[in-house]
Amino acid sequence: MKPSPRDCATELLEVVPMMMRVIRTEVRAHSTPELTMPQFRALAFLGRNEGAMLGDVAGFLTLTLSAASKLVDGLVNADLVTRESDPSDRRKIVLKLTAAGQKKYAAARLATAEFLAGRVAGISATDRVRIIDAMQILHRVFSDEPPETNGHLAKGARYKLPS
Amino acid sequence: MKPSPRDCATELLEVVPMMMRVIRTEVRAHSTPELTMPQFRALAFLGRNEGAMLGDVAGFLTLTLSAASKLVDGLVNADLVTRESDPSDRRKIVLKLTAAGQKKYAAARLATAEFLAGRVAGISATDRVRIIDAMQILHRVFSDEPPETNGHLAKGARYKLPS
DNA sequence: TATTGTTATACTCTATAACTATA
DNA sequence: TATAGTTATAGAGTATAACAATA
Repeated sequence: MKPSPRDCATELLEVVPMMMRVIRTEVRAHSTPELTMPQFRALAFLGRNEGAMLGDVAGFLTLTLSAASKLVDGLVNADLVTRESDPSDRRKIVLKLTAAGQKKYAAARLATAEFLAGRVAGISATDRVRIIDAMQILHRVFSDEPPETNGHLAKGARYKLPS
Repeated sequence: MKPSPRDCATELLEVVPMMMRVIRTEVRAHSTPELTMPQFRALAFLGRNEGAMLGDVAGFLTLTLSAASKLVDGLVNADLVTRESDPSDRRKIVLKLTAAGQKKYAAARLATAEFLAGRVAGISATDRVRIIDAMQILHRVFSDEPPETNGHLAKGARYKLPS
């Protein structure tokens, strides 16, 4: 039988938060001191977009500039990120991962991915295909139009989104 | 080609947090005063499991008892939930939605589901089937064994999980 | 004046540790 | 002693409003 958009929405509303809990717990468990999800995602973004400005991070994470500023404060204090003002426009902030930031992100990501892989290792390859297909559909459906880049990325470039 | 468990994990790690941001934003946008996701999920749980005890909520949300206690504090203060001690074992706390709690949850849920439905209304019915199938697989993969009920639910019952 | 960030303030989220009350 | 919750404390997440600096 044909599922309505509402059926689909209902499933998402129930399952996504549950998965998120598991992922968050794992990310925290596999990093010391613990990375929160916003921190983890900010590091991922900066790893893909070296030299992004603060507003880029805020856009990616759907945060206010204020919230993003505080988030970056914490990352800078933990020596995971550097924050410098752009000489060509001193209102702008240039953000980069430190070596420690790259290492910490990679380690947390690897450990968490391995945990998740363990969870899906028990299902059939067919089911894994189903999950991957659905994630790719959802990725398109949920990602807003990528906002214009106005940071230090290559001119005209957009954010580098995974895969 | 055959996707590895790791491929699957990588997709999940990227897409789930992004979806979660969207869902959270919508839940907040469609409730006044705003419901946070933990509050929203606690109300959903109590709607399905009237008379659950605090530990049940903590288990469902993967929170410590302490965190759950504070969460419920807020819901009680907002008159969304009642909290009473169980006469048969006064260590235990019996939680129930108030009429306002039911109403507020239902309204936020409806509005959010409609938003999500709008997002998936643009894709094909086939793709919606793919999403629903994947969510059901993921629901099984990610839900831990349902913990024993020790609250006020029917004897021997387990938590009522959606669908 | 418009843009980019920061600071002040005020919540909630979440954990650990120490505690109370009950069984 | 073991179980169910609460309180104290602390750092992070997040928003709005007010501000500073730069263009």
